[in-house]
Amino acid sequence: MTRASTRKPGEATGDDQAAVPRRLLEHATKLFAKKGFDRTSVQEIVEAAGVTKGAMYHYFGSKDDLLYEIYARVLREQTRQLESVASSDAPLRERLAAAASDVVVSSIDNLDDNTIFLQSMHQLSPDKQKAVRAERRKYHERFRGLIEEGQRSGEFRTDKPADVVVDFFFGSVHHLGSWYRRSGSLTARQIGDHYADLLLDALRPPVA
Amino acid sequence: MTRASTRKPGEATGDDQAAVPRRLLEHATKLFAKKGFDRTSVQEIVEAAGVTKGAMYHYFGSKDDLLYEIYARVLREQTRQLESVASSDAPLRERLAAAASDVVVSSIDNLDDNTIFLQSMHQLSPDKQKAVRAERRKYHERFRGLIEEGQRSGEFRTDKPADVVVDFFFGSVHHLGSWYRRSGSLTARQIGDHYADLLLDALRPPVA
DNA sequence: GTCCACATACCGACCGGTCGGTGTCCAAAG
DNA sequence: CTTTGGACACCGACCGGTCGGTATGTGGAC
Repeated sequence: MTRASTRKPGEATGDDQAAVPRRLLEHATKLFAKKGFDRTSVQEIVEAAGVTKGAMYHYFGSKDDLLYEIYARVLREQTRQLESVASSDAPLRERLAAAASDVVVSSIDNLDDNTIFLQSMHQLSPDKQKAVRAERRKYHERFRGLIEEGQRSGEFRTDKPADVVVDFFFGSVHHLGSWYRRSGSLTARQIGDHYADLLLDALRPPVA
Repeated sequence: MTRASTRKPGEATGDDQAAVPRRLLEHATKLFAKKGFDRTSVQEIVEAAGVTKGAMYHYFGSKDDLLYEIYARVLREQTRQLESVASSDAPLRERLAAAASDVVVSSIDNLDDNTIFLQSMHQLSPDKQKAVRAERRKYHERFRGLIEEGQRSGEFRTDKPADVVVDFFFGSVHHLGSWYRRSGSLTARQIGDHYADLLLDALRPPVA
């Protein structure tokens, strides 16, 4: 038996035949987002993915590892995206607007990851939590750099600390998952542009 | 023996003699905020409060009930505060600024409750979750009413839907707990005023 | 044979909730 | 004043069930 026999272990060969680690991550993400990390048992994950516990513990060291991998993937992607937008040669305001709008769109596109990030971060082991925080911090600092650039050039107000503005904005972004519904009347890009506008306009120097 | 004998059952008589339900709520709040709802066992709570499981299940129907009571208390207080500010006879911009700043200050004053709200809401039973959402919704609608009032009068921009602005702002507020530290250099009121300024300025009509 | 990629059976820890008691207080009866 | 009875506020041992993790088996590729 076993038709699709000659395949490399980490490679997809069909539809439900995708690599086991990928399937595990995928179903774990959905379940964590829906029920929360602690309320999702390893048993449920492996059943959803169509494998057994043995398979999971073959690829991942622990349930925590699964969560960590989900985080790491999202963080890498967002950081990559920000870097590419921020370092273009467009005018500052456009770069910031694009970065802001993009992070909203990608957060909506991956609402599950976003929800998990929000709710389950503190359930990671302390050292893994530290790693995530460090990565997150780098991201925020890059974003903050854009704001500070505008403050130095006089395009943005200077009476608001840049880090307060960053936390203000990303608070909004992280909370998208708690209210945005795909059935709503606004597309992800529309929300993103609204958010970017609100941020940019909040940054205009006062009493213009 | 038993010196302090004649006291009503729900009343404090001294320092560590505070009413048992109050002590339970208090320590449960701290523990839920620190370790999360699911990771805090009933045993831990009752030990911290210096009572036994029997006592807890005498006053609360379940562990869920404990969480629900914590929510309900915070919601009642915030709604009361908003109502009093919003219905004063001050100019609209002042009322909105006060409401915004106040909710930030009270969120920082009760960071634990805020953290719990953020992380553990989805762990409530569906019906209790529904009750909380309904109350929360009323709060948001009241706040949104202020923004819509300003849009009608021409004080605020009309190119941004009021509910998007509300979600934008409360995202920031709910996320205070994930970055604000009392050891930081800004007081709660300073953050509140910054946030209120950012909101009000984001609402200015464009191309002023 | 032996290595890899899983499968299966199982373990010990722990957890929310229960339930049969127990001590204290108060009010009415005697 | 004493007794009685029962409501109230707890106590804490215990239970059924679940969970993360592990140890061992197994079957195909080389």
